[in-house]
Amino acid sequence: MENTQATQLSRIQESLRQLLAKNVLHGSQKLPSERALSVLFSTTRITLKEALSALEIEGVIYRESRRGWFVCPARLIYNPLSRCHFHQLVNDQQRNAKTQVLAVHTQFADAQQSKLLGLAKRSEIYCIERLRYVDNRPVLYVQNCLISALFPNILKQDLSQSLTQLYQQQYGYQTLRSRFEVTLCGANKQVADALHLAQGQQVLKICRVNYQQQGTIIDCEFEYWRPDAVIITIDSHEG
Amino acid sequence: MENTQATQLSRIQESLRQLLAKNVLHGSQKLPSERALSVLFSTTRITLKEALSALEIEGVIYRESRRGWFVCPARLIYNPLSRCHFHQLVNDQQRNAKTQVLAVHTQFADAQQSKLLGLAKRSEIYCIERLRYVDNRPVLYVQNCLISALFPNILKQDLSQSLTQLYQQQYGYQTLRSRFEVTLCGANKQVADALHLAQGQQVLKICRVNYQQQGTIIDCEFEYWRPDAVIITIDSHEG
DNA sequence: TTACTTAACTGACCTAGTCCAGAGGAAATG
DNA sequence: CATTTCCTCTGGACTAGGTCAGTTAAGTAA
Repeated sequence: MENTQATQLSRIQESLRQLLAKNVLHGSQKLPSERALSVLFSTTRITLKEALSALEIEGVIYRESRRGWFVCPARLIYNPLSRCHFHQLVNDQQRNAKTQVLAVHTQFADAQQSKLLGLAKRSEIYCIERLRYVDNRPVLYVQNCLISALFPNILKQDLSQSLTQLYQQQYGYQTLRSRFEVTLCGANKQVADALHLAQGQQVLKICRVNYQQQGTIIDCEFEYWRPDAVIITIDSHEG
Repeated sequence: MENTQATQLSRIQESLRQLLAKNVLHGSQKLPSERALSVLFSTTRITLKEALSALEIEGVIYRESRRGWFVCPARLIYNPLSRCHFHQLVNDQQRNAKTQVLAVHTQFADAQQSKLLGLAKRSEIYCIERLRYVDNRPVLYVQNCLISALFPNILKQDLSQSLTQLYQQQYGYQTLRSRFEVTLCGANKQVADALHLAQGQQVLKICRVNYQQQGTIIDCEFEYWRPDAVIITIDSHEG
């Protein structure tokens, strides 16, 4: 704001911001290529890339690996404490939701999983990996880990719907309490590919453990969000 | 993990990781300079910088603007729902806390502030800007905004202590409910300087509104955390 | 002792390119 | 009509430097 001496970088950023202000047409609009922009601003691709990265940090634009740069649509307001499931949450914000089941498998719990689930190492669990879209843009990669003994035949159900709902309707488990951690980390190949990121790009990770009526654990969940796609809100009343 | 073909970047990262593994001496240890490292790995400064940035995203190292790169100490586990104040929180995790009052002033609420506080625009508020340290490292820039009418003479108190405690002991206001938002954004000059970041580097922003017994607003708070310094945890039980 | 100056060192910022691999559409092929 | 092949466009990864502006510590003068 004050004393912003017109460095090349900030000049490019300002120009891009103005360029974006005009193109308010639709979110997810594609920007010109890095090469084209570097010519337009008569600078190097490296410098231009830095300007784009800065705007990415601000949450104004986002990138898709080898696909280009796009204008950020409005963020999803996400309250991890609310019992509201994904599709309802998205619809309530006048957006379009889609869930794709990527993989489903039975495996032995690794260190992190068995710790969160309070299991002995090498206990058998079900893993459900799903990709969630908002307005056709992949924004969330989720892995649900459930203790297989508690959920007979669940892998035969339709897993593209809300799992919370499935737990309650088919098995009578209700989530009454949840604990979670929010961190930033780099995306591994699996997550990066699904979210159209480059490997190592930043994602918002939420590790969550859900407890049922009796205080016993239902499942744990690893959510990997595109950091530009979401705002997390918490209200202590809704806890 | 799988099929990570040895690209230059990943080779540097791996070497640095091993280098870090040896230097477990003390957190906050300084790395050699970018120039020295680029010679050591026989690569360019740009490439090396990218490797460092990737490790920064992973939360392994952090940078201080024009001061160098350092090994990340253990993160602070922070539960924004708990009533626990900063110094206690930090001490409970066997760390050393310090609070520095940067500025205190009376002003008219801007758009964001008056919206959060539920005030008419241009109402008078007090703003308290403070910098919090963990083990002598600045990790949190906080701005508290209070409705001046509710807090007569508060600016004359010792503001380096817990404000929550001050509210309760001097004014009888108790925080019974709080709402907050977690986002990522770029640091402005003020925040960047205080946290030893470069302007535009990423910070974790938490906007919080505190309510007292009767459900009326006590204050709102803007927290800017070094993203590498903290893990946010929430337990719905403690809400 | 205290204040000021200086000089070395640091990351931040910048130029000017090359080569590579994935994405995606168009054309050729079965 | 469906599949595959190919070619173009994209960002990702890399080289090889230079300049600029804060940080810091050592040295110097009051």
